[in-house]
Amino acid sequence: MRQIAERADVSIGTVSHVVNDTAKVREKLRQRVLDAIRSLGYQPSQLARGLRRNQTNIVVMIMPDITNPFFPAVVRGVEDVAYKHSLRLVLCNTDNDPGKETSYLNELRSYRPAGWLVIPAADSEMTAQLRSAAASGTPVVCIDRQPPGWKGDVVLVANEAGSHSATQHLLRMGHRQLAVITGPLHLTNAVERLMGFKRALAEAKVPIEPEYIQEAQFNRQSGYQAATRLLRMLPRPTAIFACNDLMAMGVLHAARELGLHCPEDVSIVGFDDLDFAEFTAPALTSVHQPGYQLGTTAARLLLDRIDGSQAPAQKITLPSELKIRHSVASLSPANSPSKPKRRAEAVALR
Amino acid sequence: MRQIAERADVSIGTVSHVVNDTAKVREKLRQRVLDAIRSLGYQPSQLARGLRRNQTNIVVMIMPDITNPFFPAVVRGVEDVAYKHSLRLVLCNTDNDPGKETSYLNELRSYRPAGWLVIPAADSEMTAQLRSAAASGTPVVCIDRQPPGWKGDVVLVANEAGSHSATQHLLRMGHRQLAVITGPLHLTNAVERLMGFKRALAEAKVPIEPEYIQEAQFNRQSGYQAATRLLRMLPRPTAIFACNDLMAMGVLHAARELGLHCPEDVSIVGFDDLDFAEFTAPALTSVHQPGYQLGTTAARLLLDRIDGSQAPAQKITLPSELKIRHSVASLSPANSPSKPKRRAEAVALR
DNA sequence: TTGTATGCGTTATCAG
DNA sequence: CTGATAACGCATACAA
Repeated sequence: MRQIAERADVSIGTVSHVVNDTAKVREKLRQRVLDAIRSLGYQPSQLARGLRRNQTNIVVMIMPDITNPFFPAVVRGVEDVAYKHSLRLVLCNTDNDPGKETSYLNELRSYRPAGWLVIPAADSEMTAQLRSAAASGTPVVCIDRQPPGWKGDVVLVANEAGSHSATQHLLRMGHRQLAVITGPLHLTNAVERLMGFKRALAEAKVPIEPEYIQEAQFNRQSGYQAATRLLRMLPRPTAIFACNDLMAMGVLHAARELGLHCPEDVSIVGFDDLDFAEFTAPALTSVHQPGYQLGTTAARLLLDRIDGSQAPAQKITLPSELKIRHSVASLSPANSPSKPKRRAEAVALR
Repeated sequence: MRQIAERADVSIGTVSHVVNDTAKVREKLRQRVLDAIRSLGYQPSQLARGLRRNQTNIVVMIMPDITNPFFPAVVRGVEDVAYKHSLRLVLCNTDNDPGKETSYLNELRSYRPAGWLVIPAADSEMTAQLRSAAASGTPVVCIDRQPPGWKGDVVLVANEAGSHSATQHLLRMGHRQLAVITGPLHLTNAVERLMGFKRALAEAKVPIEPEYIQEAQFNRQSGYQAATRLLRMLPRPTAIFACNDLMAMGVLHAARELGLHCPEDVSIVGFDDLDFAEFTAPALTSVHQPGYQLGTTAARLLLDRIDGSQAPAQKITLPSELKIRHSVASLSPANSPSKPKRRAEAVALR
């Protein structure tokens, strides 16, 4: 900076003024400074700037696991709007481990990020942490899950509604022995999806078999295990609602291993509608979640806060939508006309 | 820091010494300082520290697109070893756009990152940028692709060999009309995969039909388009080698749309072996790439450099491996016994 | 409109 | 071993 000041024959303060447009500078000087900046390839030190301003252009995103195929789209959405507003993204994987979450939160505070975006591991202690982060002046918006007691901004997906319509679909197709594989029930989205399931059953006056409710971890492995338990029960459920697609993969796997065919022997519905859902065998009926949009929405909300918005805390819920494909069979005679069609498509799939 | 110095009744310099273990401090004082730190919940300012040391604990990872399902595992690998060594990861998506790449590179330099990890968009101009970054003292390791003229550290996957074995497999199964859908040929990994394909054909003295070589963009959409072109040609290729799984999905899609069955009408081999490859219809034969390991290896290499290793530039190539599943049919009578088996499994898949 | 000077929170040098 | 103190590169209040 001193160099460019010398070169443009102005003071160092003036340089700062033209860089930040923080005071009117005579056009002539301005040009000299700009030229010097270009010719020296000057880049302001974000470190010094951040230290002085007590705020950087970093946005920290804390999430469970980028390896879960639902999250990359969310991240991408965030990154795209962040980039446009010249914010930079630092990424943290917590594995739903509150310890790692806290550790990231504490350590990265000292980078004075412009804001936090978090898909919480949903520890209640966490809420306090987040609150204190928010209290310290740095905005926080939660994504996908609402931590217990969190009163700040949050953008969610219509979990309950999506789950409800998935279950309704199963009921409409004549299923009565419905099982569900939930996510970890300390996560709000897992609870909501279970509630949608229960509500649909209650409305249809179909009893719920407690054993048919299995809790798993939103990953394929645990979905596989839960499905194996479920598929060995007597009577065997005719349909399984897996609360995310990864677990639905596990169900598919388990069914195959037990020599059961989907959808003839067991129907499956997933949640997420990951990219590959239409390419599984059979193509998976699933509740679509707008991942990318989740990211952009959250990022925009955060941007508003960074820009000083004092609006009351927002709670935005994005719609979900059931995508009907071929993993659900019709059991009721009334619907049987649809069966040949499904068959034909299943063949085409191969 | 001043607060904790006062509280522990030592100088501010001493505090720094105990925090960084940069000088012997009398145990008694040390404890007083540590206590004060704990009770005040002190976190050193990474900004000030970075400014002073001219180096932060940030590692910047620049990559094409986190949304491409091959990359999350790589990122995760990186993040895991980075986290263990208390380095933090900032993530950049370039969409293979050299402009965005350059922009990230320039802007983030001023954060004085400890190192760079880049999956290059493979612009040659980029190489210069990277070299200059490296020259400025910050280590750089390239991942997955070797930019033209890059002489620094790089960790790759055995693309040529993987591709070669995939093609050999096709040949062994009796295919002679082989088509290939390559990635963008300005990327070294795309070129290498094509070379493995060509070498296998040459070795088997099978002629290469120029039209059967289609260049696409490593995404589903372009794979779909290329496959559509391919499958309309006469004679129609009996097998298509898609140079990544995303494009293989596109091929599957195109085939289905044209009323062709895989593998009866057209065999398909992919590359990457993404998680869902075994759940597609039919399960996709694909060349496995160790994504997570790619990340950890690169990160460890970078760590060594950060720790001052002056070893000559490394070029590490991780092995790939063909995973045979059900998307390739046997055309040669000699192999026909395998056919019923495949059929049976295909049925089980549904 | 422009220049000067202070301090942001650390580390590191150098006396003591 | 410990304490002053000078940078690090910048933004900003204030003076000119």
